Amino acid sequence: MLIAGPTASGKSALAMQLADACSARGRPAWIVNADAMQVYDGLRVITARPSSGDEARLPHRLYGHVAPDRRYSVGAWLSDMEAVLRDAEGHGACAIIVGGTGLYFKALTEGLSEVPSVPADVRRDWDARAKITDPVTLHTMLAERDPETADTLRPSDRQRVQRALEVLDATGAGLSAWRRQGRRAALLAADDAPRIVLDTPRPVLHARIAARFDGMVDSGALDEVRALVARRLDPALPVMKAIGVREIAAYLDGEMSLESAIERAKTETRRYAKRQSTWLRTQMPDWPRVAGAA
RNA sequence: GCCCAGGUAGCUCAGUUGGUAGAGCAGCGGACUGAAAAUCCGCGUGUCGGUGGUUCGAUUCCGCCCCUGGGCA
Repeated sequence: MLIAGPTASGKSALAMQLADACSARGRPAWIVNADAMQVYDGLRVITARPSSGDEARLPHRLYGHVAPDRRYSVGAWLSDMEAVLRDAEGHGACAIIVGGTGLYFKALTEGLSEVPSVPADVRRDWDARAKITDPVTLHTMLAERDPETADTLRPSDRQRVQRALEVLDATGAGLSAWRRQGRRAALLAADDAPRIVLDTPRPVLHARIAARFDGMVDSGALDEVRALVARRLDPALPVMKAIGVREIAAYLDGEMSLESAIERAKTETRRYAKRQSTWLRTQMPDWPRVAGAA
């Protein structure tokens, strides 16, 4: 079973209900994470991960299994997912895959091109180069070697332009060539598992986001971020981009009042939920909608 | 009570020598193949506090009133 939906739409609660329904019919239920931030260890509160109580009650997979100083990715998640699905099958368990990362669901159900992974030093190299090179120059460099990919990207989309250059550099071939080669087959075919998108009215979502963030602050979000900041990780790492981390870190540094940090984080969460809704609406239009939290 | 400053978009504010107005943020729509809670693109949503006057025409000028902040009593 696949459950997608924007943040704070009530996915996890629904997943637990479905899990209970599954257990009631005598099959073990596993909750499997499809959220790009909840995979990281150490950010349970700020990423709204299921509580340790919930995680103890039922098997949860792919939650907090990645060290915060690592870079995770769709590809890594697909590989992990492949193992989890095999494992679940072996146990006769029903896997309830729940999360808000549309790209992960898309890769799971539609497959992903086989592109070799880019070595960390190549990435570091381009991080440094991108910092001192203007976007148009980077885009032109890409256009000279992989015009097809360059055509699909705006110079201002620095992250994707950089990624395309990294692949070129690491593999000698462009992203367009790799994508033409075909893709790894989808792990789940259309009729392998029911799939739903939780559809929660925007105003309800906004209210839930605000209440949830206040709850996070009450349940130790500040300490969590303090501990993360103390590790002095590379600010470019994905964990450092979790919503709430930058805002709370700014408060802890005395750059912002707690009140503004909280407001700022809520705003960022609303913007994120909007991007998720757009993805779910336009990229997964055939997934049935189910009314979410009221 | 008197004096001063202000009242323009959801918020903070700019502006119109009289021709019904525009920035940032918020918000809304969109793109999306290994960073996706990322990255990027587009869109102004308005009784210009109210009311009377001057004027072909008032958000703009004048009178009165209301509200907010500061000062003097």
